[in-house]
Amino acid sequence: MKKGFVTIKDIAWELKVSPSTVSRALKDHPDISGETKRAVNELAEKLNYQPNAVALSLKQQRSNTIGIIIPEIVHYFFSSVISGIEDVAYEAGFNVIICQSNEMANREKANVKTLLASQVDGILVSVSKETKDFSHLEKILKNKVPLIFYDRIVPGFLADQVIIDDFDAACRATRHLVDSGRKRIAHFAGPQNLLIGQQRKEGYKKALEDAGIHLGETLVYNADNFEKARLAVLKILESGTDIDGIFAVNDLTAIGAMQTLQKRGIKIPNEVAIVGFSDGRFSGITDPTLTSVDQHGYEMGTVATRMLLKRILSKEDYPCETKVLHANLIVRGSSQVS
Amino acid sequence: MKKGFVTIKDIAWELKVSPSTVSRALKDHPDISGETKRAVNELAEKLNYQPNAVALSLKQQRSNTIGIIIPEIVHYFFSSVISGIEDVAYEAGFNVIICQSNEMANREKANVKTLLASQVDGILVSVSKETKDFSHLEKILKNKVPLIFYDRIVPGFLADQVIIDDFDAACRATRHLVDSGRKRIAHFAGPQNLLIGQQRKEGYKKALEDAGIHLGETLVYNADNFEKARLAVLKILESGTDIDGIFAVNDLTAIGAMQTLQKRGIKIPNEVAIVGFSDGRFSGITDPTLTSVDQHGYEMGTVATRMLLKRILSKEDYPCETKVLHANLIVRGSSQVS
DNA sequence: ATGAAAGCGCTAACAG
DNA sequence: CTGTTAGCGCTTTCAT
Repeated sequence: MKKGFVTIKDIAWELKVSPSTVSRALKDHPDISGETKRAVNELAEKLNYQPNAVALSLKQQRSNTIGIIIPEIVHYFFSSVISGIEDVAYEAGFNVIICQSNEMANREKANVKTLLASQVDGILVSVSKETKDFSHLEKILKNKVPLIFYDRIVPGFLADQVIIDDFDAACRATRHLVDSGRKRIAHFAGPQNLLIGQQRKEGYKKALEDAGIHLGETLVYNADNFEKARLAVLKILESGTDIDGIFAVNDLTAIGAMQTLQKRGIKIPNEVAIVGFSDGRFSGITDPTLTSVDQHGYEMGTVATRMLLKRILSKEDYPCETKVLHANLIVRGSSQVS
Repeated sequence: MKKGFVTIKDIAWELKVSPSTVSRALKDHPDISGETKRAVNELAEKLNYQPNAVALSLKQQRSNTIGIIIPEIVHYFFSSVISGIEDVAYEAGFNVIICQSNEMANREKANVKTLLASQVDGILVSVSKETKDFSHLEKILKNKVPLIFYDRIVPGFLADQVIIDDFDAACRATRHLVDSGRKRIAHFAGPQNLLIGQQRKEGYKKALEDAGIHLGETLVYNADNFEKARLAVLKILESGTDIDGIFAVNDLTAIGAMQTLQKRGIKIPNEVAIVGFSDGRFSGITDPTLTSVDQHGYEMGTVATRMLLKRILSKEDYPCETKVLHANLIVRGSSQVS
């Protein structure tokens, strides 16, 4: 950006034509003679001309950039969502600016500000665990910038969204445990202010009810990470609570539970069967391997981005859409007595 | 970006002052009366004015954006590098554009083009496994855009770089195995066109030589992922090769080896001790837990970004710098007979 | 087939 | 203290 940069003017000067001609020649405009085109393109190549995307953005009122707000990039699920987003975006000639909220509401606010200032053409958001006030998100829409929620949506917020059917997936995961003969199935639940946390719990409860197992919330524990799972298991063991299955809100929680049980000599899956909810590459490398729900992060990224691009490129307004992605239960060793 | 956006002109118009006055008032310029300042800021607030970063970039010839080229975001190591980069960058008021090469050389080329077009003020690169031609990277420097290599550098390329001392870390990792009495230690090596692959192998050989164990490359296997590790172990077992330790180029390889050995009834660490090289959150969740080198991805990101910002903000040129980060060996269950 | 001019939003001399 | 002007790099009418 310093000075080394060759501009259209430089080329025009050197060729003794006008900047407009160069601009047109570069984009293969029909009005320009083949002669001129060749000369221009040749020189551009030789001078290593790089079009200035910033100038273009300013002119076109369109930055060809989309913004992503993501809770934490280090989670496998989220980074695979990003991969999906990037692939579709670059395919369509769009750049991507990624902002991490690090699960903090005010960081998320700052992210919105940054992205708006950068004049992004659209924003993909997965809200942080902490976010309770949504005025910054409304500001996005107020500025007529298309907004798509992925994975972590805000219920009742009028915007496109793509989610996975957490309720259904949780239901099937739990049913799988029921079907393998488990009766006292615990749920290690996530925060209930996140739809995801709610849905997975509700799916769990539904599956039990359907099976005629009436536990209510007696075996629901607040645990959504490795350490909390360890503590929850200890609590269960110390209180002498009888369980024969666990459905955990995510994989790390499932693994924490599994390890803690194993350390106490409890056999997995024979004594306690475990099902996680995929958020990592972990499922294949535990012993036993972990039964889990495949969240299809990459696919979610591609779907969300396509929805966003559609919004950006469409002239007229149309009603909000919600896409629900199906999540598969992948049965592995932790729930299957061989 | 569409139309809803309020500009400095709108404010000026409404207040019947000139755009320059508004611009100055907004940045608290001393020449402007407190009166005007208040009025401007008030209205700006009310109209929800967002400064247009694109226009600013064009004007200032400085985008306040840095570009990252990263092989694959889904690896824990790389995503933690990104976290480190983002934190430092945002702290300094810089945005971040992330591009994935997906380990493909031509994708990396395209990334460079994109970033240059976006007028980024500097670029952080970790080269793809496939990259053999470096002309696109030279183009960066030719355009006077500062370039910093992190982790995967190009030997002999004149640019700042931050790496970890792979040789030393590999050496210490291997020595750890030697110290615990292992004599026939295998190395599961990465691609030798990457410095990292070379260094880790050399470190391994050095440690063995130092200990008077002369194996040469007889126990070096080409294996740098889960599946290749499995195959390599099978080969070892079938050929009846005797080993009592493995130093693997990364964790997933180590885990692949560990599992395959375990499936054949071989006890870890008693019969074979294993050390990995950290690239994930995996080390804590295997059984036994995995001894590994901590790569400090986050720290690498912060250090690299600080080097870059220094380059960007400094007026004069100065010689290239190389920062070598120390990596700690974290001893866990896979190498320690309890 | 090509050029001249205006303008995207903002800032920074240079005037008053 | 405030306004005028010019210009960042590019595209795009409107002329010629």
